[in-house]
Amino acid sequence: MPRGFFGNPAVVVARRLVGARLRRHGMEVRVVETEAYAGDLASHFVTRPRTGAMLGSTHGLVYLFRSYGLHTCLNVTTDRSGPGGVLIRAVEPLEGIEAMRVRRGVRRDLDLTNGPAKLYVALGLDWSLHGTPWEEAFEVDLPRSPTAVRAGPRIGIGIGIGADRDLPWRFVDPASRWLSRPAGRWR
DNA sequence: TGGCCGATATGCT
DNA sequence: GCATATCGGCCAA
Repeated sequence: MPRGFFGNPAVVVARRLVGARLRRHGMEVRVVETEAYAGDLASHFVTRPRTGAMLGSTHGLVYLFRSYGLHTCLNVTTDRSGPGGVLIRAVEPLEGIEAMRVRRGVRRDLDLTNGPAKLYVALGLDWSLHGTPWEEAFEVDLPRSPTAVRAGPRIGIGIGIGADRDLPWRFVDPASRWLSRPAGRWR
């Protein structure tokens, strides 16, 4: 991975991470879905100013957040010149699948990692990673050649935030079966 | 100090 | 498709 990669704007990092391989503790996964958050009205930098402050002041660190009291989602902070973060929404399991099956306890391998809180469990992550350098937590291989990526609106962000809701900042590999939701008819 | 609200997952209809 | 579990962060008072 190029040095300083996570210093790029969130949208750039999010798009390039689709197709990337992540390795950790004998497991390997392929990233198939990401979302970018910057200084927009859906970003925790705005909606959770205290805990989201990391998004403004750091890049290349693991940023975790808990939602609905139950679920934890995995992000990396980005952008050396402004607020930014990338949510890893879905990955495809490649290696270490048996360990993921044990942690998740689901019937179908398709359900192991097809959502942000699911992959957090499948990969055996924990809150000690919060705020630590991403490259200490994961070994990253970016795709050598550009992957076919499509972009559409982000998932699950609330109404009432205006046009920022429609920003096409969700990036997917439309061919993957592990998406958290199907790709729309986007470019 | 209380109430509201999530960048969700799951199981049931 | 829909209900709901469950709790920390945030802000109003």
